[in-house]
Amino acid sequence: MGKEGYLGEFEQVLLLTIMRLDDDAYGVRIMSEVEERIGRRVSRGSVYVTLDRMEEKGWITSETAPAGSGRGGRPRRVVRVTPEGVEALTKSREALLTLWDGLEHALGG
Amino acid sequence: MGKEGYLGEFEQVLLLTIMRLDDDAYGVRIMSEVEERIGRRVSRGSVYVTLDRMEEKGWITSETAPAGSGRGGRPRRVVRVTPEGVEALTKSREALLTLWDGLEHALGG
DNA sequence: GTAGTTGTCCTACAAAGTCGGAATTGGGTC
DNA sequence: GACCCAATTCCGACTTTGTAGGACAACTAC
Repeated sequence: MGKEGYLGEFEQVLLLTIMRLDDDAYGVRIMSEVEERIGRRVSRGSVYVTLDRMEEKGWITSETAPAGSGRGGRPRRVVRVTPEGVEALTKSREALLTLWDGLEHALGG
Repeated sequence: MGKEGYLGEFEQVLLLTIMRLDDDAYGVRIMSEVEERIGRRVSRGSVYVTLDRMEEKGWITSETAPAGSGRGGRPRRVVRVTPEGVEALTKSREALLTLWDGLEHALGG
């Protein structure tokens, strides 16, 4: 999407979830956190490709962490939201807040 | 997108703008209202195509209104958000509010 | 009728979202 | 150290959304 680069619907969900998880933000964990927090079922694939795309766009960075404590598992790719990502999130939030203004009643708010 | 049917980013912007414009919600008017309200430039095409798709999905309905008062112009297609549309909007808002909860500070809120 | 205005529609393409199987990595067990 | 198992990421194929602007239609006023 044009140079502007608005946050996609799902991208926003992931970005917000990543911020919340902080040091613990990696693929499958993000996936289950989304499900638990807003009751939305997402597939592994959608999470990973979206992560890839957001990294390309510079909204997140990632680094490999040496696998979790418990049993096996391949190394985790832990991600983190960049300042650009936070900015996109902030703008998106402001726009939404502006659009909702005055309509809260109709939207059950 | 599966049966669930989450609101796309742009769909949400349009739906909210349509609610605000009420009886005055038709293509070009919606376009300029979005631009004025959140400073986002959108093309005619994206508005109309998105309107078509949302009507197919039952989030809005439309009816033809016999052209505006003053000068010329072809008849307007005035749209209105359906209860299903309002519901989708409400759910989306709730999810976002939940995801933002506790992160407001980081998001300039 | 010819021109100017307002508004919608169409076509084509780019970007985002979705899914589940396949492959990879490391721990445990004997 | 050969196997099996759990945890995670990666891959490929496809559907839905988002974007853009030219073409076209309807109405007013001369």
